[in-house]
Amino acid sequence: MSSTDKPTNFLQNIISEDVQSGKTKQLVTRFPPEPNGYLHIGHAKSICLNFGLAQEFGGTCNLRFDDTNPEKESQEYVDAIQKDIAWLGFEWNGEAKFASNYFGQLFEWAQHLVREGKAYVCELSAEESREYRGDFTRPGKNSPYRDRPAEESLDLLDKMKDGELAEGSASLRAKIDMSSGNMNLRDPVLYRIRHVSHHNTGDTWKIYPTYDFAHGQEDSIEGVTHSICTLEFQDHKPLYEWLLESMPVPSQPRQYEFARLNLNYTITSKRKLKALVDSGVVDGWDDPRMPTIAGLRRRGYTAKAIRRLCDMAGVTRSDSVVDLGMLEFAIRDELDKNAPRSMCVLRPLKLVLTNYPEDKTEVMTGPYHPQRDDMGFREMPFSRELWIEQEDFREEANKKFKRLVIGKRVRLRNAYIIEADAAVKDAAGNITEVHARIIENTVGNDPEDGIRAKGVIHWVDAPSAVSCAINLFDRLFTHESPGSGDEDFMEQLNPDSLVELKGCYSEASLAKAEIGKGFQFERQGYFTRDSRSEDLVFNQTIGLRDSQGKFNS
RNA sequence: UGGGGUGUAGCCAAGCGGUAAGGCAACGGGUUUUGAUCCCGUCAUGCGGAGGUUCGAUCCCUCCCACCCCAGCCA
Repeated sequence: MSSTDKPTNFLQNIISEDVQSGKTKQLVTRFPPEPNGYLHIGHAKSICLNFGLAQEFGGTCNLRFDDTNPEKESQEYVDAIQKDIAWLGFEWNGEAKFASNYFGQLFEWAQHLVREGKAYVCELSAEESREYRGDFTRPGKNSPYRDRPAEESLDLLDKMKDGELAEGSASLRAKIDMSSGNMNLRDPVLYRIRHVSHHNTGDTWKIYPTYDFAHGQEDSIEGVTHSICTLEFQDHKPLYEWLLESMPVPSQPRQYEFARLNLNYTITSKRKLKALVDSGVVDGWDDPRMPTIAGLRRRGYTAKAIRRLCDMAGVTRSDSVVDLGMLEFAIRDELDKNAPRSMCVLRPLKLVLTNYPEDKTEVMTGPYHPQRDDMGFREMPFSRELWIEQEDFREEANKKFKRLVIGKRVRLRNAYIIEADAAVKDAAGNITEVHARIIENTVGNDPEDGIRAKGVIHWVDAPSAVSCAINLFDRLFTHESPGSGDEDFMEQLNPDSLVELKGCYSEASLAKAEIGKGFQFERQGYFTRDSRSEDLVFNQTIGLRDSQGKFNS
């Protein structure tokens, strides 16, 4: 390996060895979301990992919905998840798969387990079985139903399936070891009764398999070779293997665990994200402040940048919290290279060029990208009245303020250098207008008198400006680790996470901005057109890096 | 407390007995009609701690410490 090669992660190493030794003929992975919410940035890591590994080793990756709990699942989520994965740039093998399509096979295997004396129907209530389970310090006690005849369990299992037994009145449990230090091995529940209709199977089932009973068997049915999940399932691995070894399954997948992606100032818990949506704190699962794939997309993040973040963060087994700055770097880096430039004034202040004829209009040209001629040039009308940014003008300022000041010069981006003369104020003393003069012959040239401008500001021609609205975003939470400790994440919301600006003015060229494209508004940041608004509304993806403390000067 | 796992810079993360990669952030400097980009430079005598083995230890051994996960008929 040369020093410039990217080091491989532990999963790549494991798979590589399995392939070389012939243990793995063809790699098969899977991404197994439960359709109980939208996908978020944390899922993106798992998606990149599973699909990425399949690509790298010439294998395949299945999309399989782990839909074993009908109460929380819905078709809306199934659809959204597929859209997001495709948008991220990945293609699953064949049709999307569903755990629910394997319910028949799973049930037969459950019967097999009972016949083998490895599972039984338990009629303890939920509360009773909690008591029987014991805790970390005390071993559990065997259920009084543990040694009932297999025939009896089989009969009860049928009744459970046929809806003859009430919810909670019975469950199918594996017969393993009630004294195990691993709580998952204390006769885990395999099937529970739920008289609820399922988004895929409707009312045909009255019982549903638990995650533990379903997952490994689904992997086996699909021929998954490497079943990659997050760290919290480490304790389930012995059970995963016990089940696979106890039933006549077609293949033996292996489970491997990695550390999930955590981002500071961000929540990656579907339960909590759903609470934000349900409470109306955000606009929906795709609110641009949400760390969901849909939210990031609406915010203007690209699939490539998200993949880049996952790549930068790496894959390990140690818990970690990635700095949000890394995600911001990923999107800025991509947009800087690819986003066409334009000008937009967020908080307008009228600028009147007193020495510029009222009836005159020139056409200025500016590059779409300062380093990429291939992107071409755009034209901007220029006339006597322009809009500039309120914060770009001060009546007086120190030398660090590199913008417009009375008596000083500044360059209008892609146009003239101007010199300010006066501020017009209303009765309350607010500045309503600035008067300035252009310095002749300074478009594309330095002034002939040698007095150069100290800075550059953006502008928009007033008569041809297009009115628009802009949404500025900040992190949703004020706390680095929302909801940690005894805190309630709902009380750590950032009140300024959304600033809605109306009456902004953009270059005319932006009127037909395409949804899904990223633009740089020079000196402001990157923006994208909102996908849900009829009017011209831009969402701020991310601001420009600001090394000089722009607002302190 | 029983079981499982993890500790390398502010944040990620390589390293697999031969003398601490890389990225993000930060900080200097240069270029610049975006306070952007770009370019150059700085940033762990140190690898959770203490012992031990060895010519040599982030890596091997022992003990200790810290943090994370598990007591759903959630996944």
